[in-house]
Amino acid sequence: MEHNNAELQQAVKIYKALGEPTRLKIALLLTEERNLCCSDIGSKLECVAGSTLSHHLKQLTDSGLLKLRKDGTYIYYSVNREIAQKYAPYLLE
Amino acid sequence: MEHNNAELQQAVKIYKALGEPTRLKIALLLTEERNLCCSDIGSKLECVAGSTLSHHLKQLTDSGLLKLRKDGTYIYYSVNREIAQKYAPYLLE
DNA sequence: TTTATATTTCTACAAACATAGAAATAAAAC
DNA sequence: GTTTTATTTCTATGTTTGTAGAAATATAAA
Repeated sequence: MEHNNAELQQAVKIYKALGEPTRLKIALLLTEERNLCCSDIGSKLECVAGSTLSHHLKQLTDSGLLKLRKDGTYIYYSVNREIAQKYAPYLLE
Repeated sequence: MEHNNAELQQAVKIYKALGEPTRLKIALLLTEERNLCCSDIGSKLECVAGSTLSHHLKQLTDSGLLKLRKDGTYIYYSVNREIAQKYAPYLLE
């Protein structure tokens, strides 16, 4: 009922991020298994170039759906479960 | 965990449908108010051509997120609340 | 049967997007 | 310091998408 414009824009970002097969797979992967880095994900989802993966991870992160933790050269990604619960609990099933 | 391929494809369709501002507004509108027809929606969301609206409603319907009921020349749309609950409870808030 | 209304399909086009190779950046290992 | 590994940014390209006008379809009203 009280969906203000800012919230609506975030919702669009989140759903746009999830509305693409590769990104949805990434989100599901990161729901099952926390703290995967870019190259971990790359080896689980075969046939995706690193640059493409980076691009997708950026979109997912910018939407607020993913959290990240840097450790040296690595960046570990996890799903923000509060956001997932609110917008896409399907991920958590 | 047990997200088979068919379910994953439906999820992509639903999220793709919601990941666009006009369509998300339509979905929110139809969650608040049931049984609106194409032209009702058109008058609430100004500046959208009928053909564009039809295009968006088709995508939302094809994803399974909207139900429709035909009555003469009119087609009344509503949100499928089970689907919304599962994939995007944000709509129902 | 003609006219009006509701919706869809056809057509076209500019904008956005997914993709990946190459170059750049950054940090660790040697 | 050099090399290796992880990730991002740049660049380019083919594809998909949102948009709306015009024509088509379908039903209701006059």
